[in-house]
Amino acid sequence: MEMPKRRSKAMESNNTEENSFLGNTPVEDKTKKSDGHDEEGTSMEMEISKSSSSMDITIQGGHGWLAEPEQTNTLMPSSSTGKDRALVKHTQEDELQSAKAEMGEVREENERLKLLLSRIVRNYQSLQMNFLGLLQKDEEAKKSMDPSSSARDQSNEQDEDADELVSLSLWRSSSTDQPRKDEQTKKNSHFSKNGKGDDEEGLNGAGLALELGCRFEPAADQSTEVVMKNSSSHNSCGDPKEDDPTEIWPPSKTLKTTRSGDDEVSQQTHLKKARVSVRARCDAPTMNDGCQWRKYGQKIAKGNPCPRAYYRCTVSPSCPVRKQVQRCADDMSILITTYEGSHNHPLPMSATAMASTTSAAASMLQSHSSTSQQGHTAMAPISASTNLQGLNFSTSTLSQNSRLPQHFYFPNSSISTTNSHPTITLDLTAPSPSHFGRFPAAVFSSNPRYPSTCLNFSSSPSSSLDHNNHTLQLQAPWNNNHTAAGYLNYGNRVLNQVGSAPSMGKQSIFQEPNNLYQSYIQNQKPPPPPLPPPPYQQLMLTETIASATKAITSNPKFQSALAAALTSFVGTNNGGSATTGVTENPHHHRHQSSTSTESGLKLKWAESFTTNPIYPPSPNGIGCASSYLNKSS
DNA sequence: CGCATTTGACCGGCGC
DNA sequence: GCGCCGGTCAAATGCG
Repeated sequence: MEMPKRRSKAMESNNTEENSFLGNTPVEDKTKKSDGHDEEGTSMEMEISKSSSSMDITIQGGHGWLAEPEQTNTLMPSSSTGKDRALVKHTQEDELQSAKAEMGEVREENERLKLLLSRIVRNYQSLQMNFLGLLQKDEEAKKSMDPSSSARDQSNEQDEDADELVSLSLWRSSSTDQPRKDEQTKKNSHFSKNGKGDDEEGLNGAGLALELGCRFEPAADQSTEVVMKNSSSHNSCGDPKEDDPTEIWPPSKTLKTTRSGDDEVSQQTHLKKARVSVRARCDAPTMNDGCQWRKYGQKIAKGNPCPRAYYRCTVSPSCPVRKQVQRCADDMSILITTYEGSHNHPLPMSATAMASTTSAAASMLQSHSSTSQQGHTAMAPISASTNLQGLNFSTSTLSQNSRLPQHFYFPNSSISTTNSHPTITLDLTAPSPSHFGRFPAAVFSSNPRYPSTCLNFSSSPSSSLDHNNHTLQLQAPWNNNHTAAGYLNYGNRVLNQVGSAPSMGKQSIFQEPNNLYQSYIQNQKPPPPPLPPPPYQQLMLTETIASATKAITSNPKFQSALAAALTSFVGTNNGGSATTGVTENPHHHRHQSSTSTESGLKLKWAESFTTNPIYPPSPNGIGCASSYLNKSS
């Protein structure tokens, strides 16, 4: 009885937050208006609002001009003199003239827009055709494939696969124990310094490196113009409507307690149970993945003295995503976060990295399960349609183990199917041996029949596009320390956001897995001071984008992998603050957030989305280092 | 007072 | 059928 109430409230807040996050409300409004005035009444939902906004305004002005004379006319009868009448008439004519002139301009503008629109539509259609063609092609190939030759083909596929790899990998930088010890001391000093210790603390421990790496060697015969089905910018924040087939959540329990009108949920039943477990060193109660979570339960799981906490995503009341957080029994510095489901709502920038990672991993699992048991190869492709949080990794095939133009590999990962929950575990506790273009043999200890995979968000010290080996390397603009082999280091306290920290400094923050962990953490030293973002980062960012754009345009296959990473690096969505955040130092972030708060809006979520000033001012000063996933980081 | 967390109760799945 | 276990619910609690 109480939950619905909370949910509705959460919804309100959420809506507010979404709007705030997207920061495009005004534009949308204008778009609507312009649609109404559009002579052609185009039905295409293309994003031309920015261009049309000016037109909109002009048109409205025109209406105003046209309307006034009429009013004047109605008053005319009251005028008695012919002079006045002539004067008014003259004035009216002038106004009409100017109105007509404006109308003409508007028409021209409209024509241009129509042209642009038609061009976009054409491009879209051609791309769609290519995509469908590829799908068909693969299907035919699959059908024609002789069972007896399947083995051979499989090996061939492997070779082919090797030709073209888009790898995404997420791992923790090598800054492990030593830094962690430093960080504790650091935190303490920090807290004593500003009494808040909000944004700095958490990231330290994580020191995660989130990188995007693409390697790709197009086959000669490849006509593959793999097109992202919906790679438009707005996708970066995951349009709910575009919830992809990788939606996996609906737990059995959810079905049981089906809430009104959850048709979508029921549709997703067949995809349930896929889980992505992330192991990472984190001092905080939970990993800050950029999303907003609400704790709804806690249990002592068998075989682990540390309680397992259950969280649900509260960004959207209907979001099916759950996560379980538990400390590793063997090493309490390791936080095991298990994600289930895909978000059905736009995500804050900071959450896209993890969401993309888990989504990709989940997709891989699903693809694997659906495609089955033939994954004997060391590397099997992930589902061709991997939605990285609104970014469709649409490739030429769906549910095929073969001939996928894109393959994803998860380093230090393992897959298990225990508990009827296919689970992929990403172990971020150890530095990944992989580097760009080199894909380590992934670890699949639990189940050899599953192929190794590797999700590799790698980033090199500098943005570059190697045309020889087609390796795209991106650098985080703010990553000037070149540590961790130059990988994008999300772990540096550059941004600490409250995000998922559910405890928010409340109650027993360490009551969960952390109470036991507390003693452990006390021995940790503080991490080295954060390196402020370089002043030239904006430029770097631009260059990075340029490189990425070049890569994307030169070969669409980069799109999917890049989209996720870029989304993480840059504020590609409308999150203005997030975007700004990339170029700002942590202090600016704090300022921004506080500013938004001052605006009178009660945006708790917003605060967490934009980076958080309020990172759990946990009494112990222990924040989550996991903000490494905070993209705005 | 509103909201998030806590925590015991409850439920369903699963194995024996 | 029973008990264990994982997972969820929802009233109680506590914080700001």
